Amino acid sequence: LNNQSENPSSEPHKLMLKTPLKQAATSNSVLSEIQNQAGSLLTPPKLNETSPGDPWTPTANLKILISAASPEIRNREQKKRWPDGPSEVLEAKNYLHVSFYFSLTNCKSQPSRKEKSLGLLCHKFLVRYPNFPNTAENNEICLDEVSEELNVERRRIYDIVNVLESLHMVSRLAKNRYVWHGRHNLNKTLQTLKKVGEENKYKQQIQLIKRREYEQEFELEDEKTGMVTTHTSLNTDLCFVELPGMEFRAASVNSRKDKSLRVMSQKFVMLFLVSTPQIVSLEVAAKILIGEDHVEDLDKSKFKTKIRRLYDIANVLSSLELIKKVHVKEERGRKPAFKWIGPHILPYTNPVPTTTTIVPSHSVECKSAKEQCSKNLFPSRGKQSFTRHPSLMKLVKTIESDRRKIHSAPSSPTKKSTTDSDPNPSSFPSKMAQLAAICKEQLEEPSRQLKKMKMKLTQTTMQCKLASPVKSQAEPVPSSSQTPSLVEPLGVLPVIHNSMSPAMLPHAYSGVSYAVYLHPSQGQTMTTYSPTFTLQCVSCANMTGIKTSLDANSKALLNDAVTEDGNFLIAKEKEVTKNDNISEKCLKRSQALLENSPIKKYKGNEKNLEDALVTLFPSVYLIPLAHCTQLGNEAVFYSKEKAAMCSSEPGTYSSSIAGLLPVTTSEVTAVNFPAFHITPLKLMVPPSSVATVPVANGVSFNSSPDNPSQSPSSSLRNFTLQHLGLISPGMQVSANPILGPASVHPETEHVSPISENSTVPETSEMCQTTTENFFRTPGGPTKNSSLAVSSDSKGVDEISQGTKFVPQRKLEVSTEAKL
DNA sequence: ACCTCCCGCCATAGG
DNA sequence: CCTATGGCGGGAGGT
Repeated sequence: LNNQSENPSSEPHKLMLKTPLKQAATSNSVLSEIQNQAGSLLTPPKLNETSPGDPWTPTANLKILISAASPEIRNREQKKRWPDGPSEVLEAKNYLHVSFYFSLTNCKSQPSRKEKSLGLLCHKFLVRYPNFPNTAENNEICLDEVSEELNVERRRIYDIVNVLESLHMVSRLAKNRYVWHGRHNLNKTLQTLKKVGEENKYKQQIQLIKRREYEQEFELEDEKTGMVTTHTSLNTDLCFVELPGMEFRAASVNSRKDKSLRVMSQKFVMLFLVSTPQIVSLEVAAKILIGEDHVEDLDKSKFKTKIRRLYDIANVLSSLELIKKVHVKEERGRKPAFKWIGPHILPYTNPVPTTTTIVPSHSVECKSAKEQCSKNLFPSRGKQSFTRHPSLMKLVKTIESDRRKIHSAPSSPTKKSTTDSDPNPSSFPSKMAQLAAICKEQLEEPSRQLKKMKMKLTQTTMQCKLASPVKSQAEPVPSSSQTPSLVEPLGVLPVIHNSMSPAMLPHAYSGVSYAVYLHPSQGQTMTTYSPTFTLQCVSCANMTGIKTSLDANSKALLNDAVTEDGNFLIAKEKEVTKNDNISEKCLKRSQALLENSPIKKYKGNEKNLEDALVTLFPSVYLIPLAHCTQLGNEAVFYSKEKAAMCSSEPGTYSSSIAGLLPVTTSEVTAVNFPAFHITPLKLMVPPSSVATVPVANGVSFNSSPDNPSQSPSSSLRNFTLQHLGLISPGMQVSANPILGPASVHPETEHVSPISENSTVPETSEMCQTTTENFFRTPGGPTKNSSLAVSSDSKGVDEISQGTKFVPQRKLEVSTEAKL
């Protein structure tokens, strides 16, 4: 292991030579410029500390002295290094003196751990590059230089760069060389991540996890629901999400398929973007990221490692000012968590190519699209080689063409460059959607334990209340006004997304196409795409899941896709040729599966619908093709079915909810599945389904496009809920004595409703309805701190978000500082 | 005593 | 084989 720490003598210097040299060698000058902290000072300390076991730091010294560590060794070490070191260092010929000098003189100089934190390092790194670099210039980053200048080991730089890369703030050019993009792509990236996060039902996963925890706390007894219940997680194995323009540059040298840190980073960000109170606890994040259907025995070590990584990532994200640390209080005590303080992301702005010409440069676009697709298809695992599947390409093309047609229309999205967005959050909180999702989530629960029910119901109620009719659209953002984005057209119809079965992917609204990727472990992959619908067939036994999305417009494609799928079910990857006939087979097969599948069982007992769902769709991953075809998707999207499904709001994001919402049992079993059986290829949501879930409908309606205020009042919701029998009349108000009326379950998730309000951008305030007022702090508008979280020690609260309302009751979240 | 998370060993990918 | 990357987890600083 590392003997270095304990044994300064022998090994150490070996080690020392290694790193120290690199670091020491670095030029201080640059450093000083960048960081005022202590350029020169810094260096020396480093040297000191370099000696592994025996730091020259005051404390270390003390220890050393006490322990009577051999000084000669240290000196030796220093000698070795110093020669290489900076000139100033050389000056001090007497190493011993020097060492003393530093240790004594600059107490502060000693790089306390904090000073060496990745966050700080990242900050230094960021200082070197502008947020919005002139694209004309070449903003290359040489890792060597950076590490030297920042005086850190390379390894650390990789950590930073990897995260930045995950946000597409940099992209790799070649070995040792990266290009700095700054925040030009940030919004677009975040949008994409959000979308993907939604598609992955991260929100639901989070809730699932929380619920589980909760359950565990209370009763261990309830493991009942069948084994199925618990652990299956939706978790999917995502691969690195790329942006449309970025892949090119990076592509050439794309190394490791793996990119775990990158992927983790993206997932982590997704969690924020998807969760309603944009607060994510490390614990939850780790679980989700670990993702597998681990059977509750979270590998301790694995978990710990994940946490470590998350801290690393969090530090970088913090430096980017995208998140900040907070603590969420729970029964157990506080838990470390992070809150998103970055820009709000719109659901889906049509990603118009930021590239110079708007014109559909066919060739270019297509190419990019393809590229993208293929890239996305690569599972991180790498084993399955899916690489450019012909069908995919085809699909892409088709989509493209469709899109073109559609886009040509006047309504086509204006080119709003997402790139610029960074500074101001143009986004709108799509509260409605989220609320709806939450409500639904909550609703499904009821059948379960009473306890939970209670809690949940309470929450639900609250949430419902909270749900403001706000129409996200209010947003002043020019772009929005101009271009409603794809969704808009669709948005015309009242939304029914609720009706969508869980199987359906949320993304429909987004109008994004996807490639479906099954986790290798699950079985085979398949690919399909369709903005519209996704059908998932799963054999529970195998846990094999398939998602198929159907696109009315691109049937042909679908068929092809299906064809492949047909085999995939049984089989393995293969590049099957396509037969249209196969699709049918597939269908049948899927039907058969369904019949046997647990779903049926679930019908009987309404419990755990969610679980069932989860089970059904273990780990399927959809890769959005949207980027590829920036515009295209919409076209597809517009089929009637979609329209029906999608929420109407143009700018709004409401529709996104749909996917997120867990469907109630009855709904799923009764309505959705049947539908699937019938026509996989052309699935349409039966209108009736809507009726089935009144609550959901209510929610969705709220989202109605133009009128924020229209949404049903909370009372209405409650009413509805009550009628449904999901909640008892009294439930709505505080279930939780401690928290008070609004009180929510301590867990973060519960908090969410509130925070939502807080999160709302000012612009939208007008939209905010009375419900919000409810939450408002008596004091009046103030900074918005999420309920759950208290602001940083600095007390700085979100400036960035600028929410005006403070939640009345706070969940107890304390700032880290406090704690 | 737990929370953070730095450090750097060492396996891999890439060349 | 050598270098660039980066997974990983020990264990130490912080609170």
